Amino acid sequence: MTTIKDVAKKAGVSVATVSRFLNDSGYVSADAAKAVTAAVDELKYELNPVARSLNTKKSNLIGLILPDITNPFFPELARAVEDVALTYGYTVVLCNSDENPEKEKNYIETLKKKYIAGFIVTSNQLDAPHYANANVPIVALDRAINDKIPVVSSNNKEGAVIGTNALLERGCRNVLFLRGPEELNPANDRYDGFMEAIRQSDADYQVVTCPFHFADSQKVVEQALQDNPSIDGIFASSDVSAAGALKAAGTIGRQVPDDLQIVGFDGVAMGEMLSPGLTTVAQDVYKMGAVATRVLIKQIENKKIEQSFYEVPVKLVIRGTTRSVAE
Amino acid sequence: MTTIKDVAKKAGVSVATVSRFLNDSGYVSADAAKAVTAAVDELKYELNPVARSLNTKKSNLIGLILPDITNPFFPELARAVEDVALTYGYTVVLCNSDENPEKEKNYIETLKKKYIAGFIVTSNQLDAPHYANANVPIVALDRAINDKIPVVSSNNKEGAVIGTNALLERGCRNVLFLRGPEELNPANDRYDGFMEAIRQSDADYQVVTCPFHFADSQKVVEQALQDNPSIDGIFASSDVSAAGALKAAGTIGRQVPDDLQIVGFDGVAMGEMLSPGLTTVAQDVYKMGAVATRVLIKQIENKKIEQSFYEVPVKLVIRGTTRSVAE
DNA sequence: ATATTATGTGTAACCGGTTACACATTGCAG
DNA sequence: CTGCAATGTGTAACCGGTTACACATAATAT
Repeated sequence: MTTIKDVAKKAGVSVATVSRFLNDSGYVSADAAKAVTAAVDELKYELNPVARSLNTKKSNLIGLILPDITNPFFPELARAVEDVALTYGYTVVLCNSDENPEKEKNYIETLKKKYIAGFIVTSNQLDAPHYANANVPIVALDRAINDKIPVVSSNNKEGAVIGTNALLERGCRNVLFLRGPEELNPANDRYDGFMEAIRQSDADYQVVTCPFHFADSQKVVEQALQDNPSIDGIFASSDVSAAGALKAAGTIGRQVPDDLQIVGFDGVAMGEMLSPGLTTVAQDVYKMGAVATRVLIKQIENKKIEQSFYEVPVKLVIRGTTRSVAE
Repeated sequence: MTTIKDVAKKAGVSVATVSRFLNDSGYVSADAAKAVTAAVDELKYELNPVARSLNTKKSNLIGLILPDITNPFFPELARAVEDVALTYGYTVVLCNSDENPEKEKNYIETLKKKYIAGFIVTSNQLDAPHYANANVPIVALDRAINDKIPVVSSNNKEGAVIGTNALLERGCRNVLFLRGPEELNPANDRYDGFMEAIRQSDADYQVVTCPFHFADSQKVVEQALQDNPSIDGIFASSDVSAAGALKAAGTIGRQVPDDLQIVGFDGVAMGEMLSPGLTTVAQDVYKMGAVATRVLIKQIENKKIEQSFYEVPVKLVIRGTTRSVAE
């Protein structure tokens, strides 16, 4: 392995000069620069990042902390993070937290010892003070930790308004809202959006809380549909719940979309594969990940961050679980 | 930050003794051991992994190279890898290769500079010689690189036999096999399994090659079904393709499972959410990941590896796209 | 002409560990 | 009693970089 000393010798300068040249720090004459470039080329020198880290107490590792990569929301996020990290020369460490604050803390401590450059955090159980005191750049997704930590989030409330109106415009008079867990910020924003939209109409509605789980949602919806046959629209605050609702509708013998319309929230790939295809309020998850990563890298590189709150727009994707709009 | 020197001073011994104690290398007297333990405790000393890496040229990073975490097969794999890595004190670096050999090479080079401990590789385009010469522990998934590199794989051929027989036993007389890309090893094994099973029956069959993509599969199946209405069973070599087939069946007006039965391969979560639920040959993806990681860590820690080929069993999951077996 | 300042470079300390080697001791065999 | 192996410990070199500081020279200001 060729080291900076080899390069220095070959170029006929000191290691300090080589280092200064490579890091573009301090003065280096044109002659020296040329000699070093040549030596680097010839020896195919590549800097050892570990040795550098030991000195600078920095690395180009980014930690991505998320509850569970298995949850269909996260792979795309991870993909986005990895893509932009790669362009900027960073490497992504995957951390599944299971929403467990102990695990999160543990990752933070472990990775800080490796001089991790920063974290992107998606979590709802997160131990806010711990993050606040982590003393390392952080960007949060969907959840404010404190006002120093930038947040990127979908426009959940507006998305819920759009989703609700989609049902209303298509003639729904009694809509069931599948509310997500109350600990989840985004779920609450969606609830607010739903309430705002539904109150501006004269439609009936009811709200049921259920976790973002397929089987649970299916059960809950079956029950609700049996108890109240006049429900003619369901707005689920996640696609997985919507899938559960769709299945429940099938089981009970309700025709979607003729007899019952369904709108989901998230825009995961699965929505397309259902029959009928799921109409949904799609988040631009990739964009969220990309924005979060860029903001994080800006922070890492001490560039100014213009805002501390980034909202990514949301889009209604119409598929088969809703009818066409009555004019 | 407390260093090994602080500990040495506090314990009244030299850094060498501390290091020997911490690494359980060389001789350390009981007295010294006690003093060091106490000092470590008191100072809350934690070893700096970067400094250690610089010396030992080893780290506890594991690289997970896969085509695209967004592909529903991989999150669960990643999860398994991360879980077992964590128990053994390793950290996982996520690498999306897009099946691009250049990207793969690049990751390998970049991470080797960080003294990565080893790689788990899932790829079909992989540059075999490059891996073979990487000079770092590797475990491959689903694809043999050379006989020195252990492989873990599902029992694809047997799975295909089971899946095919599931259709045959349920009365299918004309089955369409959706063959995956020919570059993919597992896809070919599945093809072999299908052929073996179908030839032992007197059923008609046809084979169509199509990528593991929803929309493509849907299109291909629509066409096939229109061209040949006597098809009464479809065996798709991936669940995503099966989902496409199911959708196509719906579009064309075929009743599943009464009129047409479908079996997929993979066992991704989505299968359950479809209506009817997808009968499929489920791989134990989590187990594959876990096995691969354990084998890798054994390699890393220079323990003997018993075998170089690990086959994870596969299981038929019966849901709604197949009928009950006629007695 | 002299004082500053900007430019350019090398030496050596340092980051926080590991480990080769030298130097004790102690125990036991011959 | 001597010799050699086993046990125990410290000093200092080393891993491969970065950077403070000292020093030298050229350019500019006064």
